[in-house]
Amino acid sequence: MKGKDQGTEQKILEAARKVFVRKGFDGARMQEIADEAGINKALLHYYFRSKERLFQMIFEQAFAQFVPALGRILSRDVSLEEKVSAFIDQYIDLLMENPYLPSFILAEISRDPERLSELFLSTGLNPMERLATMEGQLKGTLSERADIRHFIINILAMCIFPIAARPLLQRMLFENDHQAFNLFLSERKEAVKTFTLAGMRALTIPAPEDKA
Amino acid sequence: MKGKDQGTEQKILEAARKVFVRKGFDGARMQEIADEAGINKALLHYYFRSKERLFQMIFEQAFAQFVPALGRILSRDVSLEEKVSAFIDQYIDLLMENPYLPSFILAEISRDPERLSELFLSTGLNPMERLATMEGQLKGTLSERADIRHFIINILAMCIFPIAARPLLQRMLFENDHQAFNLFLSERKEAVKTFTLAGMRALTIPAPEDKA
DNA sequence: GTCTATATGGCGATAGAC
DNA sequence: GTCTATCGCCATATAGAC
Repeated sequence: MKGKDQGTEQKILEAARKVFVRKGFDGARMQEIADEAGINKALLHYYFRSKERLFQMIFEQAFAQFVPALGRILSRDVSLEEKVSAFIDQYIDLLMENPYLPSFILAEISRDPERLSELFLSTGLNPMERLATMEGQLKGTLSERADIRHFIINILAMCIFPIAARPLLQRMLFENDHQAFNLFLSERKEAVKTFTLAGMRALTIPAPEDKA
Repeated sequence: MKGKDQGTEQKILEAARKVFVRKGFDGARMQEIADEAGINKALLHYYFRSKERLFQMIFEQAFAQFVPALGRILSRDVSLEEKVSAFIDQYIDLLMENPYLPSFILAEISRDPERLSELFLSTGLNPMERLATMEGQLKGTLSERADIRHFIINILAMCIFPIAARPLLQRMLFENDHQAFNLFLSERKEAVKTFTLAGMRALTIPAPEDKA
């Protein structure tokens, strides 16, 4: 079903994804993408008119993978602690399978934030709606001080940062032992959950009288 | 004392830093650096032989700013909670003044991890030593589950990530209001401290009998 | 040390045969 | 749809006058 007989267009997209995510827009070469796809450079321009347009496809796809995975997990109908727990497990797994994704997204949005405008307009994506679900659960649960946005960013940060900074952390803290770092990341799911839930509970205000 | 009469070399380094940190190695143009420094392109090659060598200077300097600030704060002789507190305050301030630093470092180390090897060799930098200080204070304070490395990475993550992902977060959570996000980052110092210390205390194992 | 002018190569993109 | 050949540009780097 897969393998050699995927259309040329698909082969190009896969190759482009590999190269762009690894090297960034400026570092990527059309020739390298062509080689990776096993086709000729001119075909790239036949299917996608320019490097810029090909990149846009890849970026949108990568972005969709990086961001709204969040929403899907958060809108499931379970308790808040379960949501947090599930999100951490799944998101760290996702990122371990796509180790270059975080630094790619972060670099590209820093260097050309305008891409985001186009993306938000074209997809009509509105993350605030998704957060509303969660917000409902949080109100009256966390104290005033624990702004929901801080809480969300804390979790995202603890999941994403170790992958984005992997080359540095692996070298500084693990004597560049690749396997040891993988083990560490697996442990990390539990560590982040424990840490987060502890912080959460400490900041919890027992719902005032609850029902009264 | 400063202003126009800093040597040409220094002017170049400043200009190069601005451009490289903003655009990355691949995106930077020698012409742009020359313009920024108010000199001619050929002079760049006179002072630094190649783009690669000029970049190395900038990268080392940026890296030194990004990383070992950690060590300086951590080795001060105060309680652990004070260290954590001081670190968060100062590090978030540092990053707010250098907003492009995180995504620059993260992108460059991902795309060419070999740079790190050279850096570690040339500076003889050994971050593990610095951590030893902290480790002493942590042993017997946090439970087994709270591996020190997880703890450190959590704090780094919560400080660095919101700056690195700023364009995204500002748009998604703050309707792209620059000022509102700055305010949020200031609040964030307290939020991260509260969250971290709460998590820390929750994981604290009361030193067994303390003195006995 | 600083400039202008130029060499040299590589890149994105297109023309045109099959 | 896919290829080969090539155009036109721009980037790094160097030569050489002042």
